[in-house]
Amino acid sequence: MLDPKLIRNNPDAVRKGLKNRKADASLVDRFLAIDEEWRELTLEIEEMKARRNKVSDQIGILKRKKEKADNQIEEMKELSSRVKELDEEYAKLEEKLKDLSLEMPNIPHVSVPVGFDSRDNIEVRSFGEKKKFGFKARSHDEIGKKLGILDFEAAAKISGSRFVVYRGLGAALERALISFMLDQHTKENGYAEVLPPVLVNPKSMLGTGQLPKFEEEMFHLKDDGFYLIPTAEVPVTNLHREEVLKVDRLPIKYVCYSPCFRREAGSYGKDVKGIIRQHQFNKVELVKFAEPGRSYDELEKLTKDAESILQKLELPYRVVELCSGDLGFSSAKTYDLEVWFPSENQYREISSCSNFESFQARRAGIKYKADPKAKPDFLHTLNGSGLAVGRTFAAILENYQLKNGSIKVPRVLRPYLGGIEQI
RNA sequence: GGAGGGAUGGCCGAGCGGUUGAUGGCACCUGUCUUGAAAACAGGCAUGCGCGCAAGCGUAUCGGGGGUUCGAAUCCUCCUCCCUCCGCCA
Repeated sequence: MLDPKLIRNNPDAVRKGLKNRKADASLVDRFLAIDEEWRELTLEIEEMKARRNKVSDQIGILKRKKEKADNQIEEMKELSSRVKELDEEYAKLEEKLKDLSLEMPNIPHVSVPVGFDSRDNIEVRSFGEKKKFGFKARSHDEIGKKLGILDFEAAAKISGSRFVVYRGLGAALERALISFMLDQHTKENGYAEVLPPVLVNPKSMLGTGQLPKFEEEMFHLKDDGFYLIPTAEVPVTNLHREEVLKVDRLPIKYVCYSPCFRREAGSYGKDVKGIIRQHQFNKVELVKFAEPGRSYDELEKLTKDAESILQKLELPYRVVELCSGDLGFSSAKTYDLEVWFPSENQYREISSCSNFESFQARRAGIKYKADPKAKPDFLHTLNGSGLAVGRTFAAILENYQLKNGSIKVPRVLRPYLGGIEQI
């Protein structure tokens, strides 16, 4: 949610921001029209309520003196019924304003390059050598099937498409990756580990921006009202919903492993092979709550924390800054980490690190106090994958494959796999 | 699933249907005292929204919605959440 005052006082900047991210800039004008109507009505209605409160006090005073207040009561009857009518109109306007506010995406930070789609993203830096194989690099799903560690047929039988069963050392490798990532982030990078529910209520989904716009992208348990989380960002950010945090607690840094669930509606035919795009996948997520003045520093650090995993795994990757047109709904600025996939001869997203500024905080009511006397103000939230585990698994299979079809275990993972060096 | 109890400000906790945005305590802030601190004492201390250059004014908020009433933190009702007991159960 954007600051309504920003829309009122600086509509051109908001329009421009929306346009740059390919959103409907007329949202601003619809908002302003209703906002003005709403403010006029506010004035009128509050005047009437002021009168009502005054007369009500008079009645109280008269009653206590055991005097008659028939005239006042008569006026109150009339006033109250008129207030009630106006209140209904007022509630409708407020509802409309709220709906519009919730549908408006965040606007890009000034530093974000203006562009149309992913082709306009900018490579910021890269790491590692793209390995040359003396043979044709096989795809991760081919390797996984051959080694018997990825079983798509079994998954299709028990669930359907876009699911996978990890078997044997595959299951162990996935588990090793999760443990390694959590250890790195808790012990080296200073994050506190949490393990929250993966079923959340609609309010949580609204708080981080998945609802109301992206309902169809999530699994929904209609009988109970729960949603399956598409990312741990949801429960972890909502950990502090409706709270005012003391500034000396900031930045708060959480790391969270969770399974993630996505319907992937509208991505038919896209990434159907392998485990790149699944309905259920594992992810280790980093979430930060930061002071507004420091959030962009925190974004840089968070991105580097996510990168530390790829570096330790010695996987070649690059960091890409998303252009305005490629930005996600809630984000003001995003860096994607893209890991190298030899079989495809291309980089693929494995982490997305974003600063949401106060967009989510406003929706979720997360504030901080700059000092004990200060008024509470919205803080900034950030998050990034650290990393998508399934995609890391796939990247390891591809980058660590050997000619004979087996794979070398990355050095840092060996302690997590009983010291074995090959799968 | 069944039976009962509860939800009030950052926290604890009081609150006859009418000067209650709400007593009191803790925490916090300012001052006095002190070399400094503690203690003691005095004062201050909720948030959102609208209007206003501002001082400020108005309005709303006692888990959420609806109702009764001239008037609701207080009465009724539905919902949510928490607690206790029973049942079931990883």
